Amino acid sequence: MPELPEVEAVVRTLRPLVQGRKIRCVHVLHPIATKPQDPAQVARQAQGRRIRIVDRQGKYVLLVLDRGLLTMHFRLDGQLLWFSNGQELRERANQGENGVHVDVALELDKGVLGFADRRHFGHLHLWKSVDDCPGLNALGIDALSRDFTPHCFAALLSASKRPLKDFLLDQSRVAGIGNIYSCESLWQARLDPRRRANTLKPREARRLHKAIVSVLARALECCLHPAPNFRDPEWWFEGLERFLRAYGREGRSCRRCGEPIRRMAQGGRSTYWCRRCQEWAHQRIRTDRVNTPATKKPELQKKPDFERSLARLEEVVRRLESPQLSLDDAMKLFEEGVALSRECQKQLEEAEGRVEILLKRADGKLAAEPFDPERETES
DNA sequence: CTTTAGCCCTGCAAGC
DNA sequence: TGCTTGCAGGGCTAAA
Repeated sequence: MPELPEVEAVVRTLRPLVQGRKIRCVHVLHPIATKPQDPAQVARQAQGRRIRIVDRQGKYVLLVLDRGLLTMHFRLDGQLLWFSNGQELRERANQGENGVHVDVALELDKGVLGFADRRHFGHLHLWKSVDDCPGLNALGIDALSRDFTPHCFAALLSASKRPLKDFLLDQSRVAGIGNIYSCESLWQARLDPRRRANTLKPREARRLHKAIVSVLARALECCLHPAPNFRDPEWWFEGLERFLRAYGREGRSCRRCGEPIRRMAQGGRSTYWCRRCQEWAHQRIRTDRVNTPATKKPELQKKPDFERSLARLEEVVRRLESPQLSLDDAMKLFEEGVALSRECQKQLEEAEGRVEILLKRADGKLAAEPFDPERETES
């Protein structure tokens, strides 16, 4: 289920591998992958072309050729594979039990890029230009682009009566958000997935925008460490389960309030959400009360991020000790390690600062307003 | 114009 | 045990 962060991580890993390379030959091993385009025609037109740019729009991967354009969409579980050469491809691709499933292979002047999707939901297409690809033309504003501002997002919201969940999944409005990250963003913003988009108040729209941007950015970081590995067909994005707060957590307790996460059908898809944090009726009652005491301390919210940083730091240190590490890779790891170390230090200091404030308050005025951890996700 | 239902396809889980 | 059935998933297309 690659969504925008996964596709972005794939594109960033793919770029240095294929950008500037020439397509020697195209093997369409499963013609269904180019449907409804004629596989022979796709192969003929891509052959001999050079890959100028590797890009992403929404969940589409774009290989801009010196003439024409290749698009790939992974849908549910499409993936990319890398083979050293044509011989390795022939030995490993679709060879019975221990073979690797490959739908289309682009044999380059160095290496072979494979596109694979066992379920054949994913597609690879060839177009004369961007304008000829209906899927690309229909895309709305990319959720990772600079143009995705709180202002423009609010305008889009106010133009739709659809439930928030359906709205977020609509690629023609905001491109790149799928089922996982729509659930995560709505959980983070504490908004009811059933609420109609145009009923959000300006501050709620800003909160949702901020949640989307932050959820996608954190997911992208997660997808880049470790980076996608096209050489291993079994490889998949790791650590996402630890990252998820709502999606796929039916029955398990909400990380914010402890209420069991629920699952409901919306537009034929599963929506995971917390009834206590996200239900509109509850929120109205809560905002009516003036001084609702915060139920959870901020340390609890920070903890998973801190632990993740620390775990990653340990991993970086472990890798630095590996003997077969190139100087270049070692420098990159070292830099990442220093940044992580600073981040962890900062979080520790912040936590200490909070403890101090609490102690002073205990000594001083009793009526001091409680620290609201939820304010962190607002404004 | 907007919104919705059905379809594509395979792997896996549940039910018989 | 082995079979059938049903469901999940993203996005396109046709219909409402």
